[in-house]
Amino acid sequence: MSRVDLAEKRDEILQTIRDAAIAEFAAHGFSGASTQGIAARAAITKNRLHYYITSKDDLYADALRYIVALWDEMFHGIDMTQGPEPFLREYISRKLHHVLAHPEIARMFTAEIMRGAPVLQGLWQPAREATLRAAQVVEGWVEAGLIRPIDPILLQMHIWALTQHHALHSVETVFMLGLSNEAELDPDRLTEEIVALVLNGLRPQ
Amino acid sequence: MSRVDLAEKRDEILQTIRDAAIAEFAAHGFSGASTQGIAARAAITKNRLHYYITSKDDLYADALRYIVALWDEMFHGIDMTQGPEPFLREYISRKLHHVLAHPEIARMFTAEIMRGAPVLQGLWQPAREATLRAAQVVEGWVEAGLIRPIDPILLQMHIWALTQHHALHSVETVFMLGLSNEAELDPDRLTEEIVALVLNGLRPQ
Amino acid sequence: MSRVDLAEKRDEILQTIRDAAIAEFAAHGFSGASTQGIAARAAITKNRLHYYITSKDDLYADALRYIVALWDEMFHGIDMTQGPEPFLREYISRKLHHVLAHPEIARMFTAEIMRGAPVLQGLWQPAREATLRAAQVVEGWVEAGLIRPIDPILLQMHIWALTQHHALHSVETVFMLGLSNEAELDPDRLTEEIVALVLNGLRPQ
Amino acid sequence: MSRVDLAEKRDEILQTIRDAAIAEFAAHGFSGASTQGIAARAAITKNRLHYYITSKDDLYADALRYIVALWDEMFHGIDMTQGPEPFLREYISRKLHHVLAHPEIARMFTAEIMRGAPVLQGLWQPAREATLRAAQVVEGWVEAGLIRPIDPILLQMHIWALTQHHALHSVETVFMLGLSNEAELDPDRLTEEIVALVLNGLRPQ
DNA sequence: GATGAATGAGGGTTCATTCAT
DNA sequence: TATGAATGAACCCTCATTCAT
Repeated sequence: MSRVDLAEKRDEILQTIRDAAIAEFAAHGFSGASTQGIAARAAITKNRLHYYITSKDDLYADALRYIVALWDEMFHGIDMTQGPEPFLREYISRKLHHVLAHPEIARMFTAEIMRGAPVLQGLWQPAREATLRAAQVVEGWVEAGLIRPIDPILLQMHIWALTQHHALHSVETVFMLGLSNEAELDPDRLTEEIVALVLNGLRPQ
Repeated sequence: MSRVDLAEKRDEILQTIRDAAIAEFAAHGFSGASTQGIAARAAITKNRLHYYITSKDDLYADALRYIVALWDEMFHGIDMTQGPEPFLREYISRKLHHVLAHPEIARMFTAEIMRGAPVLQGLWQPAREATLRAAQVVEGWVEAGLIRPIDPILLQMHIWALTQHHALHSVETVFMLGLSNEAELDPDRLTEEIVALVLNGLRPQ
Repeated sequence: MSRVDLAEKRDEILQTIRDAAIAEFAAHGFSGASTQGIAARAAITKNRLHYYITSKDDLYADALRYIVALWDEMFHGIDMTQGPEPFLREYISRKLHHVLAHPEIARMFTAEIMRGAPVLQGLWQPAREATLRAAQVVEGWVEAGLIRPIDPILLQMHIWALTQHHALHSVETVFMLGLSNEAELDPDRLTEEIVALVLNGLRPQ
Repeated sequence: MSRVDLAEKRDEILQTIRDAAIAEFAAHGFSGASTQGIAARAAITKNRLHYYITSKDDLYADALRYIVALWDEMFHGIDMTQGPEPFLREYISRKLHHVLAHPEIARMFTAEIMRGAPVLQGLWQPAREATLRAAQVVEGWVEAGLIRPIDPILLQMHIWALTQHHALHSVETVFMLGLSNEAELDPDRLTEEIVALVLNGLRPQ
């Protein structure tokens, strides 16, 4: 095999491992996840897994970094200059589509926060800055009378909560709606419901 | 010690153990939690812990049953006959106060759902029935023109999402708001924000 | 079993484990020693061993502390006021008898020093002070004309070398002398040889 | 590259590997040494190391053979016909200079003996014969009245002990003398001390 | 000649649990 | 009621080595 092919194959297996790791960490948390379980999800032996990773800790941190970068990229380039409606519609739609397609990603993220975010703490300063920048735009909307006065940071948290929820609790939603499995959760329908709730919730009185 | 005192003392220690277990399961999930860790949180030895419990699995299931009962009780007796506003205000307030006072309870619950709810599945049929009953009331409000048309089950999920979030992601909220610790999260203020968002979000157009 | 008996039994097994550990560490060094090997020497299972110790590192450090204390005690109370001859005779005799009876102790000690004494370094300040005190006595002998001028610290190192050697290299000595096993190494005869060499070596000219 | 150059390069790397191996075996013993560690000391990859060696066992045995040959060569050609003084001076000086320049060699040798000399046992018959030949010369000196009666084999052991010690325990000597590092151990000064001790120790009375 | 991939064995340690008293 | 002892399984990881290019 040529050097390029080898590198490609290596990247491929590393990707497989990361996906498997995210799924395992999402289901069992950091300490509950086993490298055995990750290997099984990646369909390789535990020995082979340990050939490719340096440690469980590193694999975990790498996966978290990957998730943070992914979400950074997911929201990249949404236009906030056209006012609240198109922005919120686009933002919520993107988040919901992503979260329903890859619920494990959201779950691992929340599991890390639930245990106190020991690893994430070193990674989310940029997220805070983005949140503060978005808050300023929201405050502009308030001043322009486009939406009613509101805490611009809590608003973001709440949108996050509404969308994240459908990844974390999808089995519950499926059960309550009487569906047969998660695949039946329609991201477009959920987007409509949440956009309507939030947009109406922000209407100036 | 009299027989009664002994029974009291036993109940006391069992309560301590359950609290410790919930905290440990919340932080590390089922497989990540260790009986050692639970014993440490309860300030007893591992040997003593195993004297009082039958197994880790049972302790886990007991704790979940306790949580389900707790939430059932928490929402007991809220008056739905006075229309949406007083109901939502009371419901959201109760949930938020409870969740900020005992975030571990919410976290353990979500952790169980995130791993597929293997234990909870056998316990939440009553919750579904309550949800369906509440949905009928909500539909009555819609028909009476008190609120705009909306999916009454998703509405409940979303209220749940908004409140639950502040238990799951409190360290994130604290970080984003620039607070110094979770104790500074004010349940009344959060109640106001969420009630306002939901009530406005439901206003008939 | 009464509490006292239990404590006794515990001390007994801890002693057995320490002896086994010293033998294993002596033969294979710290990293080469295996808890499996230690357990085998102590005639217990690896699981049982790990019930009694906290870690390999701690067991190693404990064993070293034990050795240091043992040697401190071994030389306790030798009279240096009667001049060089009785002192050297007593000192060398004690060291040789001990070292031939427990060569593993000397070997573990030397193995630790050979790898740079990472653990011992924190323990031998008292030994240095004792060495300096002894050096002053030796200098008194020189001034009194009892022995020829000599470096009093190197003298102690060399006596240490001569005696320690018979623990470290006993299999070589046995081979060179054509003996059949270590038991045939006679501590009294070795004492005579070494005392004669050193005493003559110190004679004033 | 020509065939000769290739062979040279191969010898070079084999030498590097052997040096690295001796250092690793000296510090950690046979079982404690890792091929990873040896590769690191030789500044090559573990894969490359295993390309050049057949096994850890063989590498170990080769290194020991090399050491035995080295010491054989080290003492080659010392004149024993001029009586004890020039011989002892030369012998001790050579040994000390070598041992302080390459303490790892002495350490690996002693570590092998300390674990029972399983490999060395097959290699040191020649050393025994040399020892016996030297013993005869010493006995000649005794008969000629040049030195006092003494066990000629133990004498050799003791000289060995005195010199070997400064390789094995150099960190201890450095500590006791209050030096800052091993480089400050002066082989000429140590030679003087030891030669004086031994020569005086052998003086006829 | 050299290097990435892979693997079975074993390393130290923690796990939930049972036993004995 | 309570606690020390003990154990088999599993934990993460490193080991020396072999295979395939």
